[in-house]
Amino acid sequence: MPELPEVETIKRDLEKTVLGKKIIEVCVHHPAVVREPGVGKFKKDLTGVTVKRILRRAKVLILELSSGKSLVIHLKMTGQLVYPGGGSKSRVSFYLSDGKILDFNDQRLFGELRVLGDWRTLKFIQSLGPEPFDITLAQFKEMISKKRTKIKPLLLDQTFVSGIGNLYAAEALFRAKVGPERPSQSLSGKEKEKLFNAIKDILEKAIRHGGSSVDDYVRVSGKAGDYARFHKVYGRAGKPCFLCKTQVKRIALGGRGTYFCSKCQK
DNA sequence: AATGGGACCTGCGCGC
DNA sequence: TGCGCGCAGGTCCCAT
Repeated sequence: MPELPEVETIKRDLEKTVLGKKIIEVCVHHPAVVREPGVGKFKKDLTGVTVKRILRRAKVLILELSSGKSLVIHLKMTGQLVYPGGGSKSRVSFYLSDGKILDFNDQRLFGELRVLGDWRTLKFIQSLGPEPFDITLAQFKEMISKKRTKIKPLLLDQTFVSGIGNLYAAEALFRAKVGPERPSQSLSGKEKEKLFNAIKDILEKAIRHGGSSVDDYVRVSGKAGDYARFHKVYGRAGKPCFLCKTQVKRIALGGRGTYFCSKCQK
């Protein structure tokens, strides 16, 4: 589900709602989402601890706890954190010291909850490439030049650059007017620059608007994010391009739906 | 090294 | 109304 802007939005929402609160009790309604340690230890590790700090790495949320351990959450496709919760869709419920509940919902059960002594040791986190905000244009250009893969799947490769998902990859390529199947190293200097700026602008603006609510994503309050109204190509197959009126295309690339305008994006 | 396919799951919307 | 199919924002694993 959520990409960098959505996870950042949830992080900020959590800072306003659950930061500093104590977890009184944890109820695991569906054990599949608890990946580490076992359910029993997971509940024990979380009971009676306070949420001290909330971090985000790419699409991963990290709640640092007073015990020194961390609750690491990957929402994957359909994960949600909702407060105040208590809903019937909850997979895991966190009962907090304010008498309210933080729900972890996840229709498809791809989500992953872990309690770790040190979140930095998680293999997935160690494998992450830099976030777009953490590199310079010169670095981005150099990174891209070394790759021969199609540019769109490359943007989705979290070990290359982290935080971008299917939706924002499509939007950034449209803004940069670059076709999704272009070999990465074929991009001109100007195109790399436009793409880099497009990625950062779009991610920033999406954060300002609380993310894109398509399908399942909601903010911690349960309300929708507001960025979907700015989408130019994502989910618009068959509809006219806002720039040239050509029908937006959808192709499959690396198994993912890929939306683009074949006239505007070369 | 890179790419493609399938897997993990559930539920929605569509066409027939 | 009901059924089957394709689709879904993420990531991993295997085969080629």
